[in-house]
Amino acid sequence: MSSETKTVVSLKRIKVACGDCSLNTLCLPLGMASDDLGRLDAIIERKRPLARAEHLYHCGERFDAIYAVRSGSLKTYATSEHGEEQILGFHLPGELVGLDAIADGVHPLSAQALETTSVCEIPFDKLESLSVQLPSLQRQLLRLMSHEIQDDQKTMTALAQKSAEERLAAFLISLSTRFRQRGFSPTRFNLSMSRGDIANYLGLALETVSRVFTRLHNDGLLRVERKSVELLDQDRLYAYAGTPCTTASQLQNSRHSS
Amino acid sequence: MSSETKTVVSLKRIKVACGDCSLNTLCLPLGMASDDLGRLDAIIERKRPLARAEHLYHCGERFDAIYAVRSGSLKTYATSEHGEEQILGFHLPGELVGLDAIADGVHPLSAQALETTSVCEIPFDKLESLSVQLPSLQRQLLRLMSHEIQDDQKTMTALAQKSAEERLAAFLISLSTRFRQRGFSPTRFNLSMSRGDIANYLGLALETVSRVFTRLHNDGLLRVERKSVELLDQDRLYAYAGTPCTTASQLQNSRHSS
DNA sequence: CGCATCCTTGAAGATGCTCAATTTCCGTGG
DNA sequence: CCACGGAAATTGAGCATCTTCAAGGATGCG
Repeated sequence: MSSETKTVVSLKRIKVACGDCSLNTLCLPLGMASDDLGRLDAIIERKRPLARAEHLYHCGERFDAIYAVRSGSLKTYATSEHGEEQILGFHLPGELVGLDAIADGVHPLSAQALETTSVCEIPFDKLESLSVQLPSLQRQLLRLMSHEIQDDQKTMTALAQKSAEERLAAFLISLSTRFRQRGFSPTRFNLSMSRGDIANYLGLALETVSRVFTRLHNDGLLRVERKSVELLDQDRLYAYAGTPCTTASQLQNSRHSS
Repeated sequence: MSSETKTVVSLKRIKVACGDCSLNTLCLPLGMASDDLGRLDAIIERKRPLARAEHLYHCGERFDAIYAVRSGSLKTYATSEHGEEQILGFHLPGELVGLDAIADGVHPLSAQALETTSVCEIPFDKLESLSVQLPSLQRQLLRLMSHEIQDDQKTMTALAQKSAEERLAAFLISLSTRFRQRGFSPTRFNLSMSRGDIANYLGLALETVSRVFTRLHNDGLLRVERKSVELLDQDRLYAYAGTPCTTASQLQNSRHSS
């Protein structure tokens, strides 16, 4: 039962079992016993990679699966009646997309690859029946959905009360944190999305994002050159962002005006 | 087995069984068989009503239950390190609050009553074990969480790309729609939140909200006097809002620039 | 009846947007 | 390999929307 053999087979089929996937501490498998993992594995389909700009699904299409990003990255966006797009999320390896479609059985957003990207397809009907059998799977699914709600709440807060500088700083911190969790450098990374995408997501004009990048660069907070970013002063960047985004840390000191 | 008797008993105990609750087509019970409903009922605790400004929970507190609003209304808000609050949602009867706390077991937000408000408390550990036994309950829980993600996405879109007029119009339409679903008038209702709350939620200054109300009033779109609102021209209000908020309707015509 | 809170209205000022020109980059084809 | 063309990014100047500051009016509760 050499894991060597397994790996070879996996690569051949463009398949990596959840148990062997480096993302299984972030993704759906978190907290599952290894025998249960096999049952999850069995319902997951690994699809051929998407090319840059290719769509995973379009809004309006019927929902029948959620997807976990395996490598690369995606953006999800809504399209208004006038054809303007609104980007609502960027998705890195280990993150799920499509959870917003469970409610109506129809995708409210489109999902598009920002670079060559591979995903795991998880048919929702099977996931649903499996998770009544595997409480740990149900729990992790609920956790991940709850986490997405939290993320959206942070984005809403940024949009509602932060300045352009603060929004961009918070965005970079969010990326940095997520890269760290995935074993990548939290200080040096590449932006897979364009300035326009960042601007759209942050509710700013493209030119503003460009200017703020330059300003942060000149202030010595980061080195940015085209897609490549290096964060030079995390502490000061956090200060810029207004609120530290390290999740639960600031939630402890709860003070309220009743 | 008169339902009369049941009702009397219920009122006496300040208890209305889910099966008798007018909100059961919106709330967690949706889609459940009546024998299953009893099991859900059994784990739910009806608490004494909250007075205006009273908190249901504070951010930072341990999470052990989600809540369904039975009557009245709540706001949920985050508190930044500097003590500024950011309102992230207003919650009407039939809506769940606390779903964002599942991920970490700690409430990331505080929940406060906007008026006299009663809620059903649903202990999460019991809900979790029950929903592995009742697939229809699991399904509805997932649906409601998915729906919350969708709502947040709409709010993010409004914050990112709408003007002050459009945001307020969209906000009123959202309230109108939700009141209709609950059997209240969609055209005449009372705002349980202050101008300041609305402004905070919409990412605007209090004064801006006040001015926009006056402008919409003068344009003949609505009649507003203090807390009381009457929508006079829904169609034109929709036009103001930029995007119709009638959920899935505009999602059909999916056009995309690949 | 009076105080406190909430709301309204006005004027000045700032942040970020639009329009426009230029530069840089990258892929394509010669 | 280099040249070319288009897309993406940068930079500047003027302008609009919304915010801030300030004062005044309405409402409701003691």
